[in-house]
Amino acid sequence: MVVYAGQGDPRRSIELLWRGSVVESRPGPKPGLSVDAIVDAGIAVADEQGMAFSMRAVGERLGRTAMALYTYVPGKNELVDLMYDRTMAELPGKYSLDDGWRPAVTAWAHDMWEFYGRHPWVLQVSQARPVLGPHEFAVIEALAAILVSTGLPGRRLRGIVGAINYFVRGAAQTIAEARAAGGATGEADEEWWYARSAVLMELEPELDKKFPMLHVLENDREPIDPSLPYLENDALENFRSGLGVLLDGIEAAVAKP
Amino acid sequence: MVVYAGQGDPRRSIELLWRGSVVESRPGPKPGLSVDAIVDAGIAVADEQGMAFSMRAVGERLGRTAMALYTYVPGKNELVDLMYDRTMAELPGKYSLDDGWRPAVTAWAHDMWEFYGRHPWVLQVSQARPVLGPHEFAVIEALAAILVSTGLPGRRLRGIVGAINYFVRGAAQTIAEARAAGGATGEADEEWWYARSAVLMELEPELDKKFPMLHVLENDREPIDPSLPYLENDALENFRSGLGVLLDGIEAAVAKP
DNA sequence: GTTGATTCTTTATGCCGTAAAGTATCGACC
DNA sequence: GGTCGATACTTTACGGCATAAAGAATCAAC
Repeated sequence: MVVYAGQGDPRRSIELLWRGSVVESRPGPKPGLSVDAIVDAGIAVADEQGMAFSMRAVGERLGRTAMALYTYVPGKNELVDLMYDRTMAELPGKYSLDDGWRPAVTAWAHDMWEFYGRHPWVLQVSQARPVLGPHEFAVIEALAAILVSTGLPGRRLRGIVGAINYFVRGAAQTIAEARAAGGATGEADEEWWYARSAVLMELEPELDKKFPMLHVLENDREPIDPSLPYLENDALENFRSGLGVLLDGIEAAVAKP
Repeated sequence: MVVYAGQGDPRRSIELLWRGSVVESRPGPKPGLSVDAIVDAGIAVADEQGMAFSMRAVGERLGRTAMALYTYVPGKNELVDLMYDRTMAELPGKYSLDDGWRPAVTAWAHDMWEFYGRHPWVLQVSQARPVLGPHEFAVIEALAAILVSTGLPGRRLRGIVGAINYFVRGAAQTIAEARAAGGATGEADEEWWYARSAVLMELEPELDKKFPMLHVLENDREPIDPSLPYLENDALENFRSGLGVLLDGIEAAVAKP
């Protein structure tokens, strides 16, 4: 069970995101915390517990109560907005175009893939109402810069940027959720699938006959890397191969006007 | 704020999903509810309130307390599993291949797009740990059946199925979340963007210069349909155009071995 | 008529985000 | 140097959530 945001008060979120922290001499006790420290703690907690982290947990990590955070941050939604943008700072702002756009887009996609693997909770933050923080801008700018080099018009590129983004997010989400579910129950992935399939086969032995085309898809497997869990093999294979198809589509768009 | 599931107890979810309801004569009061009625009520509530619906709300709609539901359903997670599979029954199980695979995939994608529009909470159910219900199987089977007709091997098709699925989900999610956020605050989309942009421009007037490639993407707009809100125009245009790119990629894969 | 299984309600527990009120600490001014 | 008021932080409290536990009402089978 997970919560998502991206819905903080626009003004306050954006001010916190873009305004440099102004330090003045003020009456009262010295601040023991800072927005930055809280955001860092929030990220650490969310990396461990997912988006269902609590304000109490973030406070505890800083040796404070949950309410202490409200001195610095208007609420949990705004904190998530800040955490979201902060993590994006990990990503490169620029990719080399020396070998053309295709390797650059591939690199961007793989960076995103690994990024979502490190911070799966980010996938729960709404895309529709973007936080509009500087680092999020930079990430999309990096992809846009690559794609503009294809010479395609902005009109075409918006759909392409969307498609790449959706694809990477979707692929990452699938594996992130699988990891989270496995981690939560302590079950390895194989066990989970095994338990599920066993019950299914017991209740519906004719499954392969009822869904023959799925059967076709599920066979024809390549030898898998035994050092990785079953699901990671599958996910990575599907990610690479799906991305290849998408890039072929872009190539076709570039080739014909 | 939204909750997602797909993590119910495997055995109990799958039994409920696949086992026909067995009716026996039993002591005790006659059941006033049924699993089916509860699932229907759950869907109705989730369609209105999103995944953050409460067991209380579902019970209330049936004239019962929240706890009454636990007689029929082990918990909220399992209920969501059932709701998820039930809604999928709305979708066609077969698409005509008379005009080839491309119009068929397009039809499948548009059906999914509209389906997610009707039931946006479905997008919050984990894909990684599929519920494995009969109707979910049927939906993927329908897509698989179309794609198998391309003659591509299962190995290639898995990535393609994933890519299409991720893309459609991602595109639908973006617009679903935007609608939800607008509905929650009562703000129309334009207002929301306006408020956000105004603050942003005030704090960072040089935005276009800092992110010039994004600026390129955002201009070059087609005339929009004034009967639709701004965001729906954009989302639908991006969906169609992104899907086209993806299908071009599949076409390329089909053309060369 | 009694027993025991079953449906449903009531009550209670322990989470959550956060509002409100209280306490301690300090800079600025008299 | 003493007071005032702003600030940092804690305590307490509220209404929400899923759901465990216990009790009340209902009915088939003996």
